[in-house]
Formats: sequence, structure tokens, C-alpha cells
Amino acid sequence: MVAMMTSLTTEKEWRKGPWTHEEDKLLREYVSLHGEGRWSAVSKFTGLNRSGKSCRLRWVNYLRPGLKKGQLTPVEEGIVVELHAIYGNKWSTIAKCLPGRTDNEIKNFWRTHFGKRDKSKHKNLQRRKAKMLKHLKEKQQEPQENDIKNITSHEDTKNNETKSSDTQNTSEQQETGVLTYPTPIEDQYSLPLTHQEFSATWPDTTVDIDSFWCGLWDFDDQP
DNA sequence: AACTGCTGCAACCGCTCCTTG
DNA sequence: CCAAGGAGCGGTTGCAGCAGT
Repeated sequence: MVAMMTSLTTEKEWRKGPWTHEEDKLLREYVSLHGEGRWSAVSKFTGLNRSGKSCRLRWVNYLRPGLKKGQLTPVEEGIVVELHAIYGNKWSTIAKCLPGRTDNEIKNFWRTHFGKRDKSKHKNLQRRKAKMLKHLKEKQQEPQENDIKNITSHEDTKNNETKSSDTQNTSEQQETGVLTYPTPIEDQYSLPLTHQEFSATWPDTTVDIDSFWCGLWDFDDQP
């Protein structure tokens, strides 16, 4: 009987699909009381008909405090490209170096913009690549105080760049003929930003810079 | 205005790793 | 040391909204 009950429990049909506000509330309450972890116990304590996995994912990717919403900034995109060149598809590792961003978000970003390389996507990829390169070049040329402005008015910048990058894109396409996977960054732009520059790009974030960079830019250490 | 394709995002699936008894 | 269960991770899918035709 007990075995049967256990069997029934393990074969329980978990609810799937989009989360409701009520479910989010229950999950938040659970985490505030019990902390992160023990996800499989969530359904027991809250009555939520969600699997532990689902609860963990929802919390990590959506409910966790401090998460940044919205598109990655060009600077973040550049960091992702750079880290991907080092770590490959280690999304969680990359995410650890981007406070407020989740592995899922980064994975989605990469897949959307670089993961598909069929011809139909080449134009968009070129555009985005050009945008990133342009932004990073500008960042290195501009005086530091402009950085905060650039980031906070990032949407405006994006719009302008989207327009201008079309022309740049065309010339780049003519030059290269083919869009390739983001290549080792030293071929594309010169990073890193200095700590000061970087701090300016995260005016609302208090981060231990040293731990934040994970010693990333120490390329001498890289194989 | 209608249709089509693309993008961004949330969520699920399956596998691997880690912990615990 | 080993097996079982839990947690974490990367890959994949589905869908709504938007832009282009």
C-alpha cells in the first residue's frame, strides 16, 4: 500500500505551462520562509502542484531578487561573446559573471543571435555584430563620463545604432562575404574595459569587482 | 488589412553531478 | 562503496508580439 502510494506520488501529474500570480506568490512565500533549496518540498509545504524542478527554474529565472529585466546591453553582449569564447556553452558559468542575468537568459540570447547560422539569419547577425563592435569601439574612444549616459540612455543609443549599423553592415558584409560565429575577441575589438569604466556601466549595482570579473581578463593565464 | 517569418522569452525535458543514508 | 533522490545544467520547444511584405 505504502509502495503504491509512493508510486502514485512519484507519478503525480504536475501542473505545467505559464505560472500564475498566485503560484508566484506561494513560491515567494516558501522561499522567504525556508530559503532556496529543497525544491521538491515546495509542493508539500505550499500546495503548489508544481515539480521541484519547475519551482527552482521559476525562482532562479524569474522571481529571484536582483534580476535584471529586459534585453542585454551592448556591453553585456560583448561580455557574453567574450566569455563564450573562453567557456563555450557553460551558460551558468557565464551567468555568474553577469550579475542579475540568468543562464537561461544568456542561453536564449546566444541562441537567438548567434546560434542559428542559416542564410536567412545572416542579415540580423551582421547587424548585431556590427552594433556590438561599434559600441565597444566607441566605448574605448569616448571619455569615461559618457559611459553612464550611454548605458542609462541605452535604448536611444540602440535605436540610433540600429539605423546606422545597416550601412556599416553592408560594407562589412561586402568585406567578409560571410558572417561567422563570433571569433576570438582579439580579432574583433579590444577589451577589457577598465574597472572604472565597468563600474560606470553598472551604476545601480553594488558588486565586488574582483569577484565579478572572475579574473577573466587575465589572458596570460588562458591556454 | 492579411499573411508570413522572426525575435524574445518562458518553460519543459533529459542528462549528469552531487549528496545522503 | 553503492544506490537513490535531489539539484543543477544545457538543449529544445512553444508561443505571443512585432516587423516586413
